[in-house]
Amino acid sequence: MPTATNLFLDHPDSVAPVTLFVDVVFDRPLDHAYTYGVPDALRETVGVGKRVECPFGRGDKTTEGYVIRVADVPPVRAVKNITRVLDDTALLDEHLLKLTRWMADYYLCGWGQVLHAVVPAGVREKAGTKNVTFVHPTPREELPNPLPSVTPKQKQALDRLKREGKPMDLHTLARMLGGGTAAISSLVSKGLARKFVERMERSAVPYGLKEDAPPLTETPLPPITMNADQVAVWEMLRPLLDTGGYHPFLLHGVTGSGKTEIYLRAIEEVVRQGKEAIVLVPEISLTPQTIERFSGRCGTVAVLHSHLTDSERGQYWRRVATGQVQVVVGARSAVFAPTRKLGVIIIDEEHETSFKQESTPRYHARDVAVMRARLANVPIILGSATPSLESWHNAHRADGYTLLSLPNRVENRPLPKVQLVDLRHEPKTPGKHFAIGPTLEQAMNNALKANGQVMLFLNRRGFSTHVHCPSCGHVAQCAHCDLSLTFHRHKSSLVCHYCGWETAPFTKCPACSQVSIRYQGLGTEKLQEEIEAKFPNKVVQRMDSDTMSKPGSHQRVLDAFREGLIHILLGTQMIAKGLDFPNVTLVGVINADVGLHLPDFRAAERTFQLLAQVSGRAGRGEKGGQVMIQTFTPDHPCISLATKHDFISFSQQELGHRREHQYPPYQRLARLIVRSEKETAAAEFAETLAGAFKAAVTRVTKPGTPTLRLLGPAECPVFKLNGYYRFHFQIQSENAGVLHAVMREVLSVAKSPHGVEFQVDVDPYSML
DNA sequence: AGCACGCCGACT
DNA sequence: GTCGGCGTGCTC
Repeated sequence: MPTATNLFLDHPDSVAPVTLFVDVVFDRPLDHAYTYGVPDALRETVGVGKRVECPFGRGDKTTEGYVIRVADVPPVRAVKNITRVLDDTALLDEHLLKLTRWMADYYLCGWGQVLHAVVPAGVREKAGTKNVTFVHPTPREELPNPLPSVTPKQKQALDRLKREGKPMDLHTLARMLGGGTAAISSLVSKGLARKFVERMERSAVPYGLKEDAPPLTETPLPPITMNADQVAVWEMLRPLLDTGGYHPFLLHGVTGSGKTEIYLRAIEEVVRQGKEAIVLVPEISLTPQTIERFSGRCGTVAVLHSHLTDSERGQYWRRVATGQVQVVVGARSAVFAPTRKLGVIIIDEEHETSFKQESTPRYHARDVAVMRARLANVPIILGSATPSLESWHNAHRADGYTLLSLPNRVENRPLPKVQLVDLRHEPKTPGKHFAIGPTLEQAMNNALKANGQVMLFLNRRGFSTHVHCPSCGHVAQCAHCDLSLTFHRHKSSLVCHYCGWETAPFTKCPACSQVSIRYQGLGTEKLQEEIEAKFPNKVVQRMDSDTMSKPGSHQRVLDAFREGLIHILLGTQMIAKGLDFPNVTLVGVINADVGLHLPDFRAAERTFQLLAQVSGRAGRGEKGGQVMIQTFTPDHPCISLATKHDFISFSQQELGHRREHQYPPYQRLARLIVRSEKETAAAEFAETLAGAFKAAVTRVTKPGTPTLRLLGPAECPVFKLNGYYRFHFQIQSENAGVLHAVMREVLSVAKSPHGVEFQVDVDPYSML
């Protein structure tokens, strides 16, 4: 490997001193860039935003990095030279580099890590040198004799490998075992496992999209005539879309108020100016129905959905980068689409938590989008019927978002009547636990008799959510998590909804051998059974992630429902979002209290949002419609106000709570999780960090600086998860800068011992 | 994150 | 004595 020191020995013609230098960042949790020399041969091809190959570390290991700066000023220290330029064209422009830099600073991770997460694999693949290391157990007949001894870690790795039955990717295996690759490498050197490298192949012509396929252009549909509210909103937006410039809008419109029409006009306007639009939607609403709305009116649309292959994603990326696409529609990651002349960003259902990424970099696509709009100097529209309280709060600050309102449904359709059914007073059938009370059952009968369709919402999968022994109290629990298992009757197993662990259902109690095990708690599977029994002549379809795993099944069911082939559709969140079925005259919520009592300060907000979204599915056609919500807590504001579709009162009340208890949006929040498979190791390191936190807090907090609160170390609400014991710290401040200062200081001194790792989450959404 | 260096315990 | 476990610290 040629380096700066021995270069002239290998290549006498390279004696000429290097005069061009690049700063490179790597996909590692390193907080600064590394300077390399550029040999003459690479001077012409190197550039900012391209990847290069560098010798890195003591062993000069060939490592891929991203060039973030090119300069001709010689650095003070000795540098090594880059060995190769991996891209013909820059993967990221100046704007995206600035944006990712901001993300690294804000979300406290390496810039290179952000870049690596932002550039789709299919784009990096194109330069095509990424090899994947696989390991597999040595075939029995070729095993060394005598067998070498193994350490527990190594045994664990080997067992896992044998269970898999086929070669495993080295890093996937290492991650499964929660450690490094050292143990696996030892296995290989002992001859118990074999390693081989394979170049990951991708089909050159991806399924469903030919390289030269014409863009998805369709005959423009005529714009819909807008009502007075829409006109008023549009009149405010249009001039700012014309002039451009950073301007954030919060579009608050009740369900069915025609927000989409506003988005479409904004997109049309921008496309007319020769610019591009990015539309972010939650993954769950990335259905053909949503996509059609956009593609019918807006010309060349690229839809980035989760079923795309890497190379399809890569193709879209390149098409966007070369200006062949005017509109990009996609989930979270579409915020990084490499548009050339961005004109507007739109975020539909802006409150959705799926915009938050739960792995490094733990960014929130809405916040990244706002920053992108600011850097690109373009307007951004956040839309929702139930805005996040963060955005709502922002819209009520002098320097915040401009609020736009659509308080009425289109064509003056009324919002559906919502009726609460108090489950405490519902008549019960002795000896039976029905999910559907008499009141809801009657309403269903009426709706079906009038040829309407019914949607029932229950936010819990499976058959029984709670399996326990009545004599000793033993509860079926996950072996790897502090969570109870859900019984799935269809596949006849007990499943952990968090880590996916499964075990056979037991007929006698594993603790006391008692034989009468109780299966309690209601999931969609059991609900389906009850409906089928109560409505034997009706077609019932369940829609949750268990029944909708095959691609396309989602769409088939929704099409069938629209055509009236299904009378009753029941499901989880999946049926709550953005669907528009005019013939649905009754929407029933089986249990509004699910999720309300979680240890999460956003529980009430989420419940309100969910009820509002679900209710919004009713009465979208001429027949009108009603909503019936079963609940044990009809007086809780998030439930009682949802029945009145009163977001504004709810937000006022909830913001009051948030202010009182010092939660977002009044306070910024950051969370640090310490986890280890060994409980004591996690606890000890948490104690160490507690010292570092206290020191950092005293250092940062000076008289006159904003207040700072430190909570923890404490056990996480779900202490054991995925086999890890977890402790967490939370720090709060009204000032994000102070928060970052403390976290940076802690991170700079924190060195976790073996088997212990920590994760930082800025603006966390999951508090478990 | 990797990876090399170096220290310590279990074997020849 | 030596091999190979795992802890420590650095990477232009």
